[in-house]
Amino acid sequence: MRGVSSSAPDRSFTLHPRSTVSDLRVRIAPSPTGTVHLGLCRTALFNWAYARGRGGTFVLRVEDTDRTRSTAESEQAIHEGLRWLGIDWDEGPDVGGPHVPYRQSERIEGHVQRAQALLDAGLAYRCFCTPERLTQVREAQEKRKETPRYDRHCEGLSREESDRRAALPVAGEPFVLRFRVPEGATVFEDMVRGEVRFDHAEIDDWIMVRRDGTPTYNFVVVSDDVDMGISHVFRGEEHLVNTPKQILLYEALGETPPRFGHLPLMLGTDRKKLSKRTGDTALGDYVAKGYPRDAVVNFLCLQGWALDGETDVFDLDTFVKHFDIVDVQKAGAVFDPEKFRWLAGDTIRRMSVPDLADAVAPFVIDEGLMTADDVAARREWFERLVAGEQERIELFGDFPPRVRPFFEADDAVTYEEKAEKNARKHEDRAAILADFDAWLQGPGWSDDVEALGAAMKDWVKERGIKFPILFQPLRCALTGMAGGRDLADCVLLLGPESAGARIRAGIERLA
RNA sequence: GGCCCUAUCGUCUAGUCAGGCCUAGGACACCAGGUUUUCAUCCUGGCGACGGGGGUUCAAAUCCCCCUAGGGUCACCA
Repeated sequence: MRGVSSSAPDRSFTLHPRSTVSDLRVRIAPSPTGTVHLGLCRTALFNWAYARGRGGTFVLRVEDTDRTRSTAESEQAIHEGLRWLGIDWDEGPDVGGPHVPYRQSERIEGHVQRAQALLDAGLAYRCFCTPERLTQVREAQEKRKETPRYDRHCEGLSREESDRRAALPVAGEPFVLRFRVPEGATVFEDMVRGEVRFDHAEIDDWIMVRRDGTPTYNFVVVSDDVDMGISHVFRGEEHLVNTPKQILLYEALGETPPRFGHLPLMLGTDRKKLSKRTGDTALGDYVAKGYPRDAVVNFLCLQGWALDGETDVFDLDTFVKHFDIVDVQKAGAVFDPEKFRWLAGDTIRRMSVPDLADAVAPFVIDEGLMTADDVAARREWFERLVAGEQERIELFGDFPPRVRPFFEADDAVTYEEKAEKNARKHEDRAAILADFDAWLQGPGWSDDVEALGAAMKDWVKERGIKFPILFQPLRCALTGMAGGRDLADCVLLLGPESAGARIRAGIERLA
């Protein structure tokens, strides 16, 4: 039993033939206002995976009824964001489908008709109360420490009286349409929370259609979900309290409510609903910083769900294969940026070098280090540059600043303080560097990293000195950085001329 | 404040439905070692939790009740 409500006097009429759609249909219904929130991404992922994992249909419907806040750009961003995550939809504003249109603003007529039918059936009523009166009532209730609630002033109006006032004079008295909430209670089985119960006494006779004739959210969602044959509704916990209103509406419409599942909220470090207050909430922010897609998906999946409790790293296919709504956590999940970053780094470490090179190239180009043509022309060199950084970066965006030394002019290298400090630890560094340079420019040179690296070590050993005595000043001269990739690799990346020039500059600098 | 939801390491979580296999497992972070030319990676080890109180039971992280704490929601927004 999904939705039960006791004492339903007259609920037998049907506006539309009872839906016979028994197949699995889930949807995501975002409002195109602003950026693509991570919470939306996770909800989309869970809905999508649920459908994909059991041969259901996944629908994208755009809830753009708030015309003043909705924008086409935002809708576009949602499409792009979801696709970026690897989510596709079988029906939607851009791909069409049997229940077209998929943009809520284009469906208003149907909703209004449905509302009218409810009015005719006596399951809704006109309310002529002015906003001023409503405010007064609410203030009085608050003064008496009562829960603010509509006092049902217009609930008892006869149909004749209601019709008369609506029709006359001239344009008629303005009104809203309210849903008549029956006595009793609504109990339903939430797929993640179990049995949830709401007493109808707690529910207002809520507004279905505004003064201006436009239907409100709770009415529109249900109306659309009915039209589209949605069988399962998985959404954020903030919607839990809307559920009884919606179930009552399904019943008034003579429809079977879908099954509901309310996902735990994603929380910020302040333990409140994730908001810009405590960090980035927009998918775009993470994309821009270079979080790999797989890491974003993986991390989002981990917010409220676990594969087996042991495995943290898995891909989308695995998620789809194993995801079930009943396994999701009930408690809110605090967003942990550290783990997110780690996951991103781990994902990068598992990429192939060519793939990583492709992923990182736009960031390099963006920073003006190379042009797209450069990257193509020097592909082999670029991949070597990338390979050396693979285990040192966590985000694609970390790459450009780390390889900057390889793009600077030889006399314009930026020296880190710590690098210089390391370089100055040894008295005879200048002489050693000079010797090394001479050797490198002559017999020591090799185009093979392994060979060159081995030869460099041998060179040090032959002199009976410790590795750092050569390598620290050398690293400082070559890159100006205290840490970093293999030095033979650095030498090869720079080439003999540049490496030599930097070593000589380093000798002078350190003198 | 009313209503609703929730409660395992600092964080994400496994275990809870079908009580014993849990002296509670994994991951991030942190700390200590090891590998390494540096940094990073990697490896090893450590730290670290069943919110509190009552029950039920031979036995409770697991079932029940109360308390406490946190969150959500109370729009002619969605």
